[in-house]
Amino acid sequence: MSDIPDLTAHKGYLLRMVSNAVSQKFARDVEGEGVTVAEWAMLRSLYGSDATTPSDLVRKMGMTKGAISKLADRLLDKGLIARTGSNRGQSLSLSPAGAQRVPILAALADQNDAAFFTVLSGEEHKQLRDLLHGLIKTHGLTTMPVD
Amino acid sequence: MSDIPDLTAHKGYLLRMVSNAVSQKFARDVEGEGVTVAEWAMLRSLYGSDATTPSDLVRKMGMTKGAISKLADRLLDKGLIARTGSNRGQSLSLSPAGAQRVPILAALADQNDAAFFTVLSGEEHKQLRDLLHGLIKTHGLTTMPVD
DNA sequence: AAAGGGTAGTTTCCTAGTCAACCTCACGGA
DNA sequence: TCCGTGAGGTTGACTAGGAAACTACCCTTT
Repeated sequence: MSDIPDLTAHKGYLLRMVSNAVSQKFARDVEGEGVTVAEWAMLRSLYGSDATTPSDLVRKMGMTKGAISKLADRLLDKGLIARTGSNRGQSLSLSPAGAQRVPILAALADQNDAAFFTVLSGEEHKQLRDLLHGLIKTHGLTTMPVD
Repeated sequence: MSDIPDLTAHKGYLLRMVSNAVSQKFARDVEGEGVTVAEWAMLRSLYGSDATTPSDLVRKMGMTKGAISKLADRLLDKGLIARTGSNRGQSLSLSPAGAQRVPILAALADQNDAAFFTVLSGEEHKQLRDLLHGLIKTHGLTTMPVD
């Protein structure tokens, strides 16, 4: 019988393991602020640029338009964003409450990131970033598929 | 207003981006073999060790027992695993068909991994692996939470 | 002006998870 | 011995996202 190498030999597997750990930890953190990771990503995308259309978000966030539509609904319910103009040519923007929340969440994201990668030396930080940037560039990745 | 750094400055974000790309590509590959990534992970976990209990898989795979239960049902339907003993002290094992499929899927996983990381030099491969292993060790990660 | 096509968004249905309630049974103690 | 506890497993309600059908509207073309 052919030998099946240890599953953990796959870098894809290792990557997924680490990536999921970071994300899950972050998910718990932002949960305390009453938002999900996807919601945070949308808020973050809306920050700093007024008049963003749903289809912009589809491109930026790498989710389907159906998902974006529903996500926007949820944030609307929570009062964190505003929707102006109906159906065609509509645009989404942060509500005051949303705009207030972004810096808090951003700080959480920073902390989370810092805490997780704190064990790396300065050199290692650079290595990791370079490696990831390299892979992103080679494969032409531009979005963050939520999954 | 405080400056919110670029979202992409977070390593957690970069990691997620790369990790998702690898996983999605792999998901498409294994789909051709009629299994999902989670199903493959379970098959792989069953390979080489007979008499694995569902709760073992809960630990190994980092999913809830509910998810494991349903996942096992699906694989059972597909005839890829067998379930012996009912309810308490039950054990799961690969069916002949399942055992046959594992090496094929493992080959796909190898190919996928190789293709994705082919741009890295030998030295970079080592760097990446070391960095990931370091993070895994520091944070005591043992499972692959599916999400 | 009317028709038709294409694009933006919504909705519906499906899948694969979580969570929590529940069932079942092994076993330890009175 | 028999009961109670709690661990192992299943189930049902719920959630988030994808796929595809559907809707609405603008813009072209005639």
